[in-house]
Amino acid sequence: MDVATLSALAEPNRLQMVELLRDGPLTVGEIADQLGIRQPQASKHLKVLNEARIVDVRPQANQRIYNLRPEPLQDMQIWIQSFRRLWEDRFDRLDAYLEELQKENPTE
Amino acid sequence: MDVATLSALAEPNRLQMVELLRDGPLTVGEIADQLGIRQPQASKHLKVLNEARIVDVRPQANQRIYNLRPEPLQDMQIWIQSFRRLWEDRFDRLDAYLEELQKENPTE
DNA sequence: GAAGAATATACCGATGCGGGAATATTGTTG
DNA sequence: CAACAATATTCCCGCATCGGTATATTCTTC
Repeated sequence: MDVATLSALAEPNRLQMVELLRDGPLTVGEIADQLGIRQPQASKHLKVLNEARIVDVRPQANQRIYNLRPEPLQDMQIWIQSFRRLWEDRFDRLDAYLEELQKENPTE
Repeated sequence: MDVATLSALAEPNRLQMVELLRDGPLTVGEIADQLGIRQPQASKHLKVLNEARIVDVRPQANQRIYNLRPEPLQDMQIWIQSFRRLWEDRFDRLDAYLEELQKENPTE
């Protein structure tokens, strides 16, 4: 899992931006409006998201249209899935069994 | 989605700790060893993870055993799933259709 | 209760991040 | 090319965070 993705998302405005963009591409101005922040901060946060490859930009006339890229979030999903057994009951018996093995034959 | 979870994970040592704990509970000393960091930093990072409710602790004799809690990661999984359509092809036609509608009847 | 092991906490210094304000850049239109 | 709109960049400041080191706390054992 890439720390860059997590730290890009670990900021309230940027997280909200990503959630806004979930419903489709938006302009810098639109994003700033919706979040109630000033344009320069919007640009700065979008720059961070862009450098983390979470969004991409395409110029259109005077404006820049930001859009979500799938890869980083998809990577997150894959990473998260490696923890599935934490919240899935059906492995309980297997867990107990493996822990039992562990005790009998410790790795170190 | 909770920013606290993301910012707790957005630090390399803490991310590694969580990955270590995926395979079972560990002691502070064990964690510090595996990551090659000093004990005080390990304790500090574990405190952050604990405050984000990503781990819990149980004392056992002289030591403290840290363990993963499912909820925050599970919440992340749920959040991530709201972006599924980003990387699932089967909505391509629907996407194109919606974008077409957008052009004909712009929101603003 | 003294000594030692495991862990937590406090303090310090360096660095980075976020917001504010001003300004630069780029594109459009008359 | 002048004026304007949309966006990016720069500079400054206050604050949080991280690592290092020292010290405190807690538990165990003799």
